[in-house]
Amino acid sequence: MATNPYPRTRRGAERREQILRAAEAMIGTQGFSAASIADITRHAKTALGTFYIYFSSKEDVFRELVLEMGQLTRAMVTQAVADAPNRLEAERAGLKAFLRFVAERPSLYRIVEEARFIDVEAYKAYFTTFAKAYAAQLREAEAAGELRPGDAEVRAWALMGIAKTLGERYVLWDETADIDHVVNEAYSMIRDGIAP
Amino acid sequence: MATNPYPRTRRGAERREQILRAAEAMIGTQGFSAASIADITRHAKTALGTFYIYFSSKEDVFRELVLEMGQLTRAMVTQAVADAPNRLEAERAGLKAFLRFVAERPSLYRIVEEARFIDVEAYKAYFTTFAKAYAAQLREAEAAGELRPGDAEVRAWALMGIAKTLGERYVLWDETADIDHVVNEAYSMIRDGIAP
DNA sequence: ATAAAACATGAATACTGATTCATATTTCAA
DNA sequence: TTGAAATATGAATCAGTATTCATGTTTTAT
Repeated sequence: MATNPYPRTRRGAERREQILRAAEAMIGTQGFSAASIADITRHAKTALGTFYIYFSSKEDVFRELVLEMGQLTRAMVTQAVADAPNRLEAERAGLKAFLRFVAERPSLYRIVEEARFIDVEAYKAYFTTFAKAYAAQLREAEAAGELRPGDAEVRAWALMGIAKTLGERYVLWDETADIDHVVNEAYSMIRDGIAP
Repeated sequence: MATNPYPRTRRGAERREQILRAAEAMIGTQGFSAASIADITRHAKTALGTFYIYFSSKEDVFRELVLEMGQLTRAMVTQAVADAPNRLEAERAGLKAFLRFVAERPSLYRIVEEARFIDVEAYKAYFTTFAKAYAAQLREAEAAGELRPGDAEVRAWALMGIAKTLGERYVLWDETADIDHVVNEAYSMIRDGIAP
């Protein structure tokens, strides 16, 4: 159930990584149940049994992928937002970066969403961790007078909901969508609302 | 693969409905793969084989549940929004009604979300159908001067994203959340944005 | 160089659960 | 009332695949 000890040799580390990437590709495209361990090891060019040297179960790799996605997403957004001049611009930059990320790693994105049905704890942790940091940022910005007062937590979840759904609709489903346009429209709504 | 012909007798119609409700309960709580046909028929108090008189596969009941959820959601929101004095109030009423609905039928809600991994077409149809109607409403309201001009389609998806995510966070995950507060905060953001 | 520790292999195991089917029972139109 | 059509039953079939394991091979520390 728990992750196996980390490999001691260079070869081991490489194999583990190969298998992890193969799992990302297979589970990310076919889904958790459709992707078999055999698929994964075939794609990783290793023997079936090798899988169990590095992971103790299918759920185990899956969990690791969700964790990985969490780190990647947070690092990426933090970076993308780093030099925004203010919170509103940070919102625009963050949304844009997120949509780009979904375009680059659609498999990882799908895996996080499927986590809801495979490993709820990992799923909740992913979003809750993100939401906490997000809400804290919003609170700071509000204190600095950069935002209209409001419940930072509710806002954080609402904003994550926008990003998730736009990512699914305009990135995963639609190869040809004009991402900049989508970002601008969403940003305008986030900034000023829809009231006339 | 296709749905079996509709039952010809009263008894048949009742059995079918029993099985459908049992499938909702089992799949909605345990998830698609964890819920077995045996679970479903046990819960419906019928024999295992009876399932296949009314449905041709597990995917088949699942698809029907997604369709059903689509009809229910649309009917419910339409009704809830019917006598709002203007579009902005309709937004508030729609969001509130949706969250209530999630609280009442958490299983159906979970099923729709899982459809993404079981029957993508049904999943896309659910949201696309909803989004089309939603965007049309927004366009009308904009034409009537009730909304600031903007891309109605992007707005519709963004607003659905807010509803989905708040439903998950504050209804499914949190028994004690103050729904009215959440609705008010989200509504305020939707109406006026977060800019100071 | 060499033995212990790591790692690699894939056939065999073990189990789950969807779907089928031959055999009753119930319903309903004529 | 009656027999053809519908419906009900659950044991048996059948397929898929996660996980284990006994047997090699490679790496590393000394």
